[in-house]
Amino acid sequence: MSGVNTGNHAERRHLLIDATISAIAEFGLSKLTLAKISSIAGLTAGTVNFYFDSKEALLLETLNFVSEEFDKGIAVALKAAGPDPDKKLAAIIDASLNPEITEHRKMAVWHAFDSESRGRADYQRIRGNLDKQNFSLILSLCEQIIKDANKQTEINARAIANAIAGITDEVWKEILFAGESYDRDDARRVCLSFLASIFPWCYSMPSDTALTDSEKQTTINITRASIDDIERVALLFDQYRQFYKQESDINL
Amino acid sequence: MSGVNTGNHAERRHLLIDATISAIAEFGLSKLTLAKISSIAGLTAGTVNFYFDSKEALLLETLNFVSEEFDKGIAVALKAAGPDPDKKLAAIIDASLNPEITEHRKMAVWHAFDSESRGRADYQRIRGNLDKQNFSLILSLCEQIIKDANKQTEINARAIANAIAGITDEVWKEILFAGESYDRDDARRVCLSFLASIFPWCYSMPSDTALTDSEKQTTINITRASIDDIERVALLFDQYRQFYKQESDINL
DNA sequence: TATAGATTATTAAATCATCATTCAATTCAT
DNA sequence: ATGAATTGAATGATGATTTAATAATCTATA
Repeated sequence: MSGVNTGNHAERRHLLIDATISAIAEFGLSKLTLAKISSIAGLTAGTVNFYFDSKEALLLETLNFVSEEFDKGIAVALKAAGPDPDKKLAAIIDASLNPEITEHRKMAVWHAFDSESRGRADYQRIRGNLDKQNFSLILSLCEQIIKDANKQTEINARAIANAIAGITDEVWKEILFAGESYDRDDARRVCLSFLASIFPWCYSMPSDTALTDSEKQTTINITRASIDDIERVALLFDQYRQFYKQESDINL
Repeated sequence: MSGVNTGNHAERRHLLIDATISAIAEFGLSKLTLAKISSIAGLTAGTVNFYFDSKEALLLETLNFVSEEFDKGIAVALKAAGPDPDKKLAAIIDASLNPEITEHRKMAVWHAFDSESRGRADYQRIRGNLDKQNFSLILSLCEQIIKDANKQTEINARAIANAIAGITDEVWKEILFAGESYDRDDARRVCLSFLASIFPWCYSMPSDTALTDSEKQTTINITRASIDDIERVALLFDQYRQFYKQESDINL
């Protein structure tokens, strides 16, 4: 059916970008060909050059699309989370596990360009910024949570932010390897357990019924000398948060 | 100087493997050619096929070399650390930042194959095992540390192990992006701060004098619209923080 | 309203470039 | 002189891009 005017230009371009995502996930950047991409899209190789200047241009637009989609996903999640930094942090974790934003196909694209980005200013501009933004965001949330709640115990916000960024990266890598079969609920529980371990005054452990055997086995009780202080502060803080909430309803 | 009998077979092979590592770091897997590799090694393309059956075989041996080197590095560090689980964990962190084991060139190789390993049983066999081994090792150390402490607050070993594996992955990714200029001492301090935050009965915070500017400098400029919310909230919160400070001076 | 262009979309084949691989010739060390 | 090491020039395959041909759809106008 050659020459069929199936849809508009933009739709066709998106079809090809999506096919590129699939092709990268399936074959990797180094084995990627226009023939493979176009065949996934149900087209022929020549057509790709009708919609994109070159293979390189298509790749760049694909990376850009995946990046922006992720960016928007986080922004939406943040907005929905409301003003509390702890809620925002939890929202970021949730977004990191949202199957639409972090489809394994897209994680594959992510990683593929990461590994090529050394010496590629164009790739770096797109990906590097996103990473930095994401980290700064997590860092600033951690700082708020720590500064606001805890005066007595040393907690290094940057170290924790690194760990949180790391744990989400880890999750993405697992998605990359495990593919569709990845157990996102389980991963979510692990992430929330982590937050509960670090910021017990903000988060509680996921419910027991959801805990796996290995989790039960390894979740045991400890007391830090400083934890009591934290709890006292947290209690105090709840009052401020109540107050703050009323204020914010007025102010925001 | 053609035909010079410069060294033995094995040495020449290693020269080429090392050149391959450099070439992958510089150009990425998808732009990798035998011409580039051999030119880095000071040889010509044809020679590569004298030492290796094919380009694929060279790549596989390169991945294998980098993997095994890492594996050995960890093993040596563990042996040197002695029996204590907390010392072992610190040793793993140190090894993860050892510039010989985690040269940026090698991190580039790592990531390059990771992103191609979907659908490549051969790559997966080499890399996948290593990741799993490393994670189980960290997990079992965390479990021991937590059990030994025998205290009162819930800490989920799996979550913490994930965070530690994540933080090292994060560090490696930063090495990948930052290249040689990466500040490993700084990263080490962040990692140890993390351990001190989680397991304060085992680790202490790195000394204040060692804190860098970047650690003291907390917030970085971010440009997304959604960040504005956070900033506004932060401002509002500063007022409560003032109030809180007075209160806490009385109460604590 | 029918229809002759004009425009857009698509293809298959042709072209051109880039490599991996092979090979015959050459050089060096023993 | 023999064999190991190396080269540079074929060889051949692969794959991006171009092109000419064709078909579908749209537009203008008789």
